[in-house]
Amino acid sequence: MSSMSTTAAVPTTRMASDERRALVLEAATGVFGQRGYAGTTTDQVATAAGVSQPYVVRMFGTKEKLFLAVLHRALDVLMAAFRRSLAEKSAIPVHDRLGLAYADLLTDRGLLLSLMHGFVLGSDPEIGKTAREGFLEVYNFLKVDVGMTPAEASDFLAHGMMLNTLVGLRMTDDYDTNPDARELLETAMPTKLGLLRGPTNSEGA
Amino acid sequence: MSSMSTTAAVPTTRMASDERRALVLEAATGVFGQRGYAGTTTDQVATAAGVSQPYVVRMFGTKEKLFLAVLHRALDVLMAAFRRSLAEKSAIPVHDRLGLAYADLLTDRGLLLSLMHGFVLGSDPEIGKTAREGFLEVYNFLKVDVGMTPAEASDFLAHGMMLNTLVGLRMTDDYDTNPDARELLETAMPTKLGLLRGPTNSEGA
DNA sequence: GTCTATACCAAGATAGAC
DNA sequence: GTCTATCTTGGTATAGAC
Repeated sequence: MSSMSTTAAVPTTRMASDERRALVLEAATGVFGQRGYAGTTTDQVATAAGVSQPYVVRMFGTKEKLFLAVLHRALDVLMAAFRRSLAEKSAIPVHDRLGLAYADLLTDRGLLLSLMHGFVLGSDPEIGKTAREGFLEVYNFLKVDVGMTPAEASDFLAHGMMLNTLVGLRMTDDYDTNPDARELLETAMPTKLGLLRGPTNSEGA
Repeated sequence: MSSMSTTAAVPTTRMASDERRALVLEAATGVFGQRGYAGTTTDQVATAAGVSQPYVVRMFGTKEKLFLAVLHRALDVLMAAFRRSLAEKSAIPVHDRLGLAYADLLTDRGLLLSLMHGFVLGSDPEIGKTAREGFLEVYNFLKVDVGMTPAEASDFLAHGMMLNTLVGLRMTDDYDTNPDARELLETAMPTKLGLLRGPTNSEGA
């Protein structure tokens, strides 16, 4: 992604700041998504990223700053995906295109779940602020850029929260064994199921 | 609530097991709802309940068992409220009645938020199991007892997850200062807003 | 039934070498 | 840029008295 150095992808342990940073951020997204903010250890993140624990702290200052960075990145990825799919020329209605863009993001469980963990920590001064701003950013995008009415935007978001919850619940794990789970999944995420069954990103433990 | 002893509400420090248990459970619901499972300390629960930290551990065995008890209780309260409002004879359509019942529950932020924290921890063996079962119990109630179609039930749940998220985000705090927050709240929870503004239960810190 | 005291471990953060 | 070693705090759980 960055190309500040002339030597690319050298099999050395040493690499540019922003490469490592991106790497750690991705790893952190996975772990935070699975275990939540407080439930995650900087050491778990370090292990997932293949670096030492003090190093991840060193890079981001504190665990909280790391989580905030994860939230910001998740929002960026989400918004980028939405803007991209909005710009596409297609016969498919915008609303559905956005839904499909969201579906792709579900592949990386950690991304949406980290956000979800942030959303539910509104009482925390820093995290809450970031979470609220991010949520409203999406809401405004839906209204202003996409052109949805408040009611349409709200419904779209509601649907998104439902999907996040089903992923957070790992309801997909019960797909084959529980007919109710199966029915619920198939009515709530008809087009998206294929992407979610079987191992995805940010697995482990 | 229980009346096993003849002396009622005596200003003593000693009380029946199940009374204290209920008290601690309520306190725990508030704290867990605000800070999440891992983010909550047994000592915070103890303080909120006005007892000693070792005592809350003693009562429930472990912090995890305490959280599971909180989840079960929250589900019980939720289902009881739903069943009650379903049984009511009224001109208002069932769907709306259930929505209003849910609105009442929002008054106790901790209740729905504890559930939400549980929903998003599906990867945890114990918590995940309880959360999935609870979620499906509600889904089934909506279908079997209320008579909703899968799609209707799914939409109802989606709306619920949206409300939970808005509460978790503490979006109500921005109601007066942020027009977007205000608009979103008013379209997502038109009839329910009155209940949420200003201090509610499970406040503090 | 409830408390005080405390053991014990885990986790975030810092120091400093390479 | 990255590691090892370590300090320090805080949090769950236990022991045992009242």
